[in-house]
Formats: sequence, C-alpha cells, structure tokens
Amino acid sequence: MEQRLKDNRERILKAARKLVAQGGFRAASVSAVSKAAGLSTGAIYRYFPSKSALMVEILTHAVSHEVDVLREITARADSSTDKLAAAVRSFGTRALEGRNLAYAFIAEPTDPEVEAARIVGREDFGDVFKDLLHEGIDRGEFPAQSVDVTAACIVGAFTEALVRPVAPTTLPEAAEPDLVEKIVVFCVAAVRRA
Amino acid sequence: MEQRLKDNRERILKAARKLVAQGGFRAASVSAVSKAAGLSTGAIYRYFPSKSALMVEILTHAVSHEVDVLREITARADSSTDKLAAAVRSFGTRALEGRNLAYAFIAEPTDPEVEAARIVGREDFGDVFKDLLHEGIDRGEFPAQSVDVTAACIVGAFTEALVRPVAPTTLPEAAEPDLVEKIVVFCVAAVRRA
DNA sequence: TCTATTTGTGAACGGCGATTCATTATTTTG
DNA sequence: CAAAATAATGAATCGCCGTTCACAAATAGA
Repeated sequence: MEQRLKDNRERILKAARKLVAQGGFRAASVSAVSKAAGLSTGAIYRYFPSKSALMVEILTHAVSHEVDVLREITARADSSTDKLAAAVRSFGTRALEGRNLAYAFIAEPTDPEVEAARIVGREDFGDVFKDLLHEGIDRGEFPAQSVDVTAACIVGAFTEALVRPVAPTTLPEAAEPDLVEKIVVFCVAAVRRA
Repeated sequence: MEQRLKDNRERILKAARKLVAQGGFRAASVSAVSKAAGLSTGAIYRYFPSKSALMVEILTHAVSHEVDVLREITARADSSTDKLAAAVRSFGTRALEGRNLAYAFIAEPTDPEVEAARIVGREDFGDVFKDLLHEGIDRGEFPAQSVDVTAACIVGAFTEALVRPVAPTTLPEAAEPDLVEKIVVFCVAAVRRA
C-alpha cells in the first residue's frame, strides 16, 4: 500500500524530531532513529538519501513553520512596539515548549549540509525582526540603529536566556516565572532607546 | 630534567589551545594535539588522564583569566552604567580577538565533562554581571529587575552578535564597524529601561 | 497462482577518534 | 658504568557512526 510508505516516511521524520528534541542532533543517530521508527537502518535510506538530508528536512520544515507563525503574529499588532513585543513573546514561548529542539536548530553545530540549512533558516528568522525594526524606525517609534546588530542581539538574548541552559540534560525544570515577559521587557527597552 | 616535563605539559596545553582557537574542539583531536606539540599520542596520556581533562583545563583556565580581567575593569569605573558599558565593551572586544576560541568556550557542544566545566565558567561569568546589576539597582541607577534574566540576556546578546556568526568556517571577515559599541548601547539601554 | 518488482533487513564495511600497551629510548641512581 | 626507573613511541584496539548490500519478505500484476 502506498499509504504505508507515506506513513513510514512520516514515522521516520517524527522519530527523528523527537530524538533531536530530547538530546540534540547527537542523539539522533541513524540506528537510534530507525529503532524509534520501528524500522531497520537500511530502510531509512529508502526514504532519505542520507542522514543529512533527513535532518535538513526536519530543520527547514520547522523553521519555515515558525517563521510563518511569527509573521502572522506580527501582522496582527498595530504599533511596531507591540509587534516587537508580540514577536519576542511568541518566539520565546514556543521555544520554551521545545527547548532542546530550539537549541539544536539555533545553535548546535553539525555537518556542513545541515549547517548550511541552519544558516538559511537563521536568516529567514532574522528577516522577520529586521523588517519589524525597519518599519518601527520609519514610523519614528524606534530611534535609528543598526537593524542587523539589534536583530542579532534580540535573538541572542532569548536564545541564551531560555534555550541554552538546557544543553546537557533533559530536565523539565520549573522555569523562572514570567521569564518570557522579562525577556520581552529587556528587548523592547533595548530597541526603543538603543 | 623535571623542567622538560613542565615544558611538555605546557606545550601540550598551548598546542591544544591553538587548535581550538583555529577550528574549535572538533579540530583538537588527540592526534592533532600530539602532532602540534611534537609528541606522540601516547605521551599526552602521561600528562592528562583523558582528552576531556585536557580540554577542561584549557577552558577553566581561560575563563578564570577572563573573569579576572572583567572584575578588574569594572572596578575601575565609577557609576554602574559605566561599569556595565566597560564590561560589555571589554568582553566583546576580547571575544572578537579570538572568536573561535570564544565560540568554543561559550557555545560549542562537546562531551559531558567539558560541558559541565563550561556551565561552571558560564556562571562565574554571569556572576560578574549580576554583581554589577545588583549594585546598580541598589544605587538607583537601574530600575528593579531580575538580574538573572538580564545577565543571561546580556551574555546572549553579544554571544549571538559577535561570536556565533563564525561557527562553521574560519573566516577573518571584516566585522561591522563599531560592532562592539552598538552592542554596548543595546545592553545599556536594555538595563536602564530607558 | 506464479513471477516480477518493490520494500525491509541487519550484518558487514570503512572511517575516525580516543585509549592502551608492548617496546624502545632516556634519565636517574648506586 | 651498569641497573633500575621513568618517559616516549606509535601500531593495535575498541567503540561508534553512516552507509551499503546480499538476501528475505511482501506486494502487484499477469
């Protein structure tokens, strides 16, 4: 049945995503993925030409989805300040829900092919913030500033503040209350007077 | 001669540091280190119980040195705002001088032992900023805020803005002019909540 | 049903990096 | 200057990983 083939492909993607979410790319070896998907290692290669291709697909898919969410959310707010706050809040909240996955996609180094895909995703991401900053500067809501540097600082601030601390273990960890809101305040203050 | 033993140990550390600075931990294999140090792979194990131990020593040594520099620099400024600016500026400038080394120490994932050392160093680092923030809040220079979150955001902001972009290759890359100053402005504005 | 094609298996392969260890060179000591 | 101790060597070992492939099972088409 051709349906089963679709299902298998989906199961592989899902299993790989789960493993990356739990332990980063390092935990997603082909044998681990195949085991989690209930298939043999060889079977993986009937669905993906290489491990890198599998990882790239996971990454680009997740990133483009997140970028869509971000664009939609910013479109809803009126002022640039609100847009910025909403974007940081949304991204922060969503990243918190899947910390290790976010870490893997944002920061964890891997082989060159995946790295290239990461760079592209990172740029798509940064573009959302850059557009938003440009608009705010044009409107006079934000003072003139280097949007590239500011965008990098914003991404870095919440990456560090809520994604990084998890790197080694898989602790659920009671997050500091209002963590995301605090980061929002930090970023908004920085942008409005940077 | 016992002096030669000291020298060998030092040469190993130096060679390893250089390799990490050039290509991250990934480039610092035992055989590469031994070659660079002019010794055999086996010899490394007369001086260090494992590769991890060698890397941990490099990391903790470098971090404690950087923390010293930071403490000294902040001690020289008067206002908390100046201390903060000086700390961010100094750390940023120094990190830029050795981007890959900074990247490896701040962000590149490795084995659990090195990771543990990194976390400790990261905390020592954060403490400098936290002390500084507490003082500024007490003096009324900064509004009340979560020093933990703010410190993380600051470290993240410049990590992302000047260390990360280097991750894959060893490009010298003309850095954006005044990059460090822009980051300083960003961080100061964020902390002062202006 | 029987054959042809597609899908799945998992042991085997090749590469790489950390670690060990029998052996050799060097230094110390009596 | 021998003999014992110490240091250095680097090929071999081990473990892990991605990938392949000869074969087995399942499915499709006649």
